Amino acid sequence: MTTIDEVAQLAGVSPATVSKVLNNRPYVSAEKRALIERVIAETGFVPSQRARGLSKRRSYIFGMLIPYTSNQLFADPHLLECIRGIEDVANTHDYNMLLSTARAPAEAASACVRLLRSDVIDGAIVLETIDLQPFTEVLQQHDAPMVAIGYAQGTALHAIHADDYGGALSAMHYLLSLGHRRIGIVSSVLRPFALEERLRGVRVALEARGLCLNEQLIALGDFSSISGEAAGRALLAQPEPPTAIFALNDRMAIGVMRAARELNISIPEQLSVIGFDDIPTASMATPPLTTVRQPGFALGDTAANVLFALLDGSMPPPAAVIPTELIVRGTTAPPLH
Amino acid sequence: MTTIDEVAQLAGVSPATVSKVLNNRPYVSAEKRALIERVIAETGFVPSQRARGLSKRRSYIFGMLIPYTSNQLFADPHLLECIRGIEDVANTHDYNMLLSTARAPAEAASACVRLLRSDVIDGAIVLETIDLQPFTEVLQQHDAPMVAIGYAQGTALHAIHADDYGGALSAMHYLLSLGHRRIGIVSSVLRPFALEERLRGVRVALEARGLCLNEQLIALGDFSSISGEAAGRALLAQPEPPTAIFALNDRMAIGVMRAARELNISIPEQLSVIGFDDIPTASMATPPLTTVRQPGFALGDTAANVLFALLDGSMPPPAAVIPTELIVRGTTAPPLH
DNA sequence: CTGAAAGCGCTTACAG
DNA sequence: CTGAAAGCGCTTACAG
Repeated sequence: MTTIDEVAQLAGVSPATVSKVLNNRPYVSAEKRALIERVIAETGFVPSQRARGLSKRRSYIFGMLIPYTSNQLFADPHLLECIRGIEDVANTHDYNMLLSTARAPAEAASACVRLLRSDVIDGAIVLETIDLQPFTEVLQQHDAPMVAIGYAQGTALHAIHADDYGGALSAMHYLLSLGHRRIGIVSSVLRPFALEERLRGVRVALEARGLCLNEQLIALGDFSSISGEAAGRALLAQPEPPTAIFALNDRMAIGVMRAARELNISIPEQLSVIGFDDIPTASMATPPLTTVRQPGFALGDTAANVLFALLDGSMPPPAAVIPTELIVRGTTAPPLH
Repeated sequence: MTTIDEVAQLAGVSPATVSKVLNNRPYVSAEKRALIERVIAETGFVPSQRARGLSKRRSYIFGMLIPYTSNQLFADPHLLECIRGIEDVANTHDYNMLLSTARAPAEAASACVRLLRSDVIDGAIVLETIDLQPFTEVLQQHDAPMVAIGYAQGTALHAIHADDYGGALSAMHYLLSLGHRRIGIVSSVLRPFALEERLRGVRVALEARGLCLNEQLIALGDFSSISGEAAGRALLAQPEPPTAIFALNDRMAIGVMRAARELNISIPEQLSVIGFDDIPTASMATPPLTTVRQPGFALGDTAANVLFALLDGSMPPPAAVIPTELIVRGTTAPPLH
């Protein structure tokens, strides 16, 4: 491996001068700069990050922390988009991503502390799959730049999340404007904060019409399509079944569609269905699923930008909300009368 | 942040001695060792990896390279298991995992070169989503430890893969032993080498019975369940439909099951179905899917062990094959006569 | 504009 | 068993 000293020797200059062109700083004569650049190109020299990091007190690596208590969440195609968004920004900043997938939140937090203390990472993005409370201590001990993708309630983490509330609100507004009044909701037993927000959107939309959320019309799943199918069957088996079902994620919505098909209930004529997320499968379903799009890429992109702002010492806004969007496709129509 | 010098000062010894206990090496008196250990515990000192790496010429980080040309593959729950297997071993060796997800294989390879040259990683595990050819050059330039999860045909990479051939063979043996003779195959347009191997298993099993692979009974999908559904419909709509269908991955097998249900063909009475992978959804389907289990965790675990063997300078076996296993569940039965 | 020197925080022979 | 010294490969003031 070529070192900066070798490059300096070949170019007949001091390593300090080479360092200047490496970090493109001024005060280097045009000729020397050109010469050095040629030598660098010829030798294919790339500065050693660990040596560089030792003097700059940076590792140029950040951690991506994913406490994967639930495989379900990791299986979400949404996450991939999010990671892509993060990576894109990271590349721009010449940063690399360390992946750490601890089991429990406490483990994740202590792993994070180790990574920070041992200078392996300069900061971290934490995916809120569950409780982020343990990370509060991490932040107190180290004032390391950290941002959460999620709500990060009760922590001092910078939080980035999608507009779950607004998305649910517009989905319900749409169903109500189509004329639906008996709207079934497929919620979940596990209630991450994002889900609470979606439920809040549901309630507010109903209240705006003087309606309230009928407990009878709520069925519980676990985010999987199988559980959505069971929930759909339960809702549709009622004496007075809903004319529309809003499933709080796409996989469950797809399960609802399967339940309807088995019961020979046609969509959207006899039943409207709306999901949440806009996973790739949503647009490929028959009929294509009307859903609330959650922009995974934008989430990752924004989170990464906040992280790098913190790393640069600038102070980003404390919380960012990424807009969601209702995508009307083929599973929604006015109710039969 | 505490440094080794501070610890040394507090313990009244030289940094060299602290270094010895840090790397638990001999020639330190019991009392000094105890004293130093106490100081370390009190201060919560953790040695800086970048400083350590600078003298040891190691980063204690390896790359996990995922050229994600196809989202489909990344969406595979299988991959998560694999990563878990890798991480488990990495933790044991005090190594961390850098995640790099380039778009094209050539990009992935050049990203890998940069990471290697800049001392960011000591080696890498490459996921074979597509062509690994570009990595051959990487290996030639740097003799860095690299292992591929896949077949890595025509490269010098150490390759780890599941026994796709054997798995397909046993699935077909099983169907044939049940008495099936018209067996439909759901293959794919895209044909990674793993799929070729599964097809080879299919052919060999048939030939052993004096049968051959009837082109009429092959339908093509793209690994998704939607495509499996279409493929299933196509196969079952034939004048003389198959009595069993072997889908070359689970998601397509689940699609086949949906197609059968819509056509009112009961499983396993009128149609047997076998998948490949054993993703979580497989056992939750109704009826639960008979499939060939591909042990993701073992794949990751083995790949990581090979990588660390290479890093330690020992020479691991050039290729490892992870056994697959036929899991008989509820979708297979003898054909009606 | 240029370079000598010190320093980042460890480890590794080498004397003692 | 113990520690002084040099070195890993960069960067950063500081003189010139």
